[in-house]
Amino acid sequence: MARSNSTKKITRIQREKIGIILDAALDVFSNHGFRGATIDMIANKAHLSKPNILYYFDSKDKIHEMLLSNLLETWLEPLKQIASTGEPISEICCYVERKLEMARDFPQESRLFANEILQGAPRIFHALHGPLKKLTDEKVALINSWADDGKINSVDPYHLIFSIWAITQHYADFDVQILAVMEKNKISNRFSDANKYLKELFTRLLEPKVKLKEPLS
Amino acid sequence: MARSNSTKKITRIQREKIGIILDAALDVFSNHGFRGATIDMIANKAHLSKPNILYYFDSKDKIHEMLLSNLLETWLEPLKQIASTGEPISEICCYVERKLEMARDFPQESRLFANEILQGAPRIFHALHGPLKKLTDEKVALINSWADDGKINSVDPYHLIFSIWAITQHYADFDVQILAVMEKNKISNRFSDANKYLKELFTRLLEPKVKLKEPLS
DNA sequence: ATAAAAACTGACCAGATGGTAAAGATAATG
DNA sequence: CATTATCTTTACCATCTGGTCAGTTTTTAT
Repeated sequence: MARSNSTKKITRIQREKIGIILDAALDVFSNHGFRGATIDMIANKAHLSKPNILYYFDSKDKIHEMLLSNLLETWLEPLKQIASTGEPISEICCYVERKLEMARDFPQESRLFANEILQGAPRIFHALHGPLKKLTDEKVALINSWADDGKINSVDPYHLIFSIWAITQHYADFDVQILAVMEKNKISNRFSDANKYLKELFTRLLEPKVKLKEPLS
Repeated sequence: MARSNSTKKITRIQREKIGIILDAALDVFSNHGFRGATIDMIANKAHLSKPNILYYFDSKDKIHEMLLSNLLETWLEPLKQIASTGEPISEICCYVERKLEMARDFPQESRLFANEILQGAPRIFHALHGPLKKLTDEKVALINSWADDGKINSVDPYHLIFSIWAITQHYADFDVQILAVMEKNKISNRFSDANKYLKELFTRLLEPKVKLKEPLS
C-alpha cells in the first residue's frame, strides 16, 4: 500500500500521481467547497478511478487536509517579507502588490482558503490561532513602531492588515462578480488598474501628516 | 397543498412556518454552503419534520432560491442611497458606514452571498449581470462626474467600489479569522475601530489634491 | 526471466440525503 | 357540529457518495 507513509520512501509513480490528484482536488474543492466536492469529480478531473485516488489518500478529508497545509506556507510568505529595515510605506505597498499578484496567479488557492474560513475554519482553526496570529502580532508591532517614529500616519494596524487581505483576496474570491459588473473593455486590465488604485489608496493613508512646524529648522 | 401558490392567498400558519423555515435555512446555508446544508439540518433548527419543510417548499433549491431573492433587495439598497445631490466624500463615507453596519447586523446574509459568489454564482448570475451591474454603472458615472468637477480626487470608480465591498464584507465573511488573529481586548471594539479606520482611509483617498495656485484669489 | 512489490480495477456495501405517498391530526368554515 | 381544507407525520424509496475488498495488471528488483 502507498498510503500513510510517513517514513517510507516515495516512488516515482507516487510522486507523479499524488501531484496530479492534488491539482485536480484543488480545482474541485475551490470551486465547490468541501461538501460540494466529490471524490468522483476529483477522479474525473485527474483521469483516475475513484479507488485509485483512495489508494493514494486514505480519505477525502486527507486530500483536503494536505491541500490546506500546503497552502498555509504560501499564504504566510508575503506577510513575512515585510521587513523592519525597509522604507515603511514602500514595504506595505509592496506587500499589497505581492498579495494582489497572488490573487491573480493563485485564485484557486485563495478560494480554497475563503471556503474554509467562510464555514468557520473547522480544519485550520489551529493555524489561524497559531502561526497566523503570531506573524500578525509581529507585523502589528512593527507598524505601531513605524507610527510611533512618525514614519507613517498612525492607523490601527489590525484594520490596516485586514483591509489589505480583504481587498486583494476579493479579486480572486469575487472574480465572477467583478466580471459581471465591470465594463467589458476594462476587464483585461483589472489587475494592473487595481494595483495602481491600491498604491494610491495606501500611500495616501500612510503618508505622515504634513508637519507645519518643522520647516523652521 | 401549500406549495407553488402564486395567486392563492396565504394562511396564518403558512406565513408563520415559512418565516421559521427561512430563518433556519439562512442559518444553515450561510454556515455550510448549499451542498453542505441538508434539509434535516434546517428541519432540526426550525423544529419541524423534514417532510413538513417540503410541504412548504417544493425542494431544497427552492428554499435557497427564495433566500437569495430576498437578499438581493437588501443588498442593493445601501448603494442606491448614494445621492448625486449630497457632498461627495460624505456620501461615499456614509455608504461605507452603512455597508459596515450590514456586515455587523446581517453577517449570515453576507456569508450566504459570499458562498454563492465563491462557487461561481450559479443561481444569481442574472442578478449580477442585471440589477447589480445597472446600479453599479450608475454610481460609477456619478463618481466620475464628481472627479471631473474636482470635488473628489480622481480614482478608478470600479476599484473604489470593489474595495468598499471587499473590506466591509470581510468583517462578516472572515469573522472567524479576525477573532482568531486579533488581540482579545480589541475584539469587542472591532466594528467601531473599523469604522474609524475606514473613514480615514477613504477620506484621505478622496480628498482633492491641495490646489497650490488657488489661494491667490 | 521471474518473483515480489506496487499500482490499479470492477463490484460492491453502508449510510446519508432529497424527495414521495398515504394516512392521520388539526384548524377553519358553513 | 359536521365537513372540508389545511397541516403534519410515519414509513418509505432512489440515488448519491465515501469507502472497502478481492483480485488483476504493471512495474521494479534480483
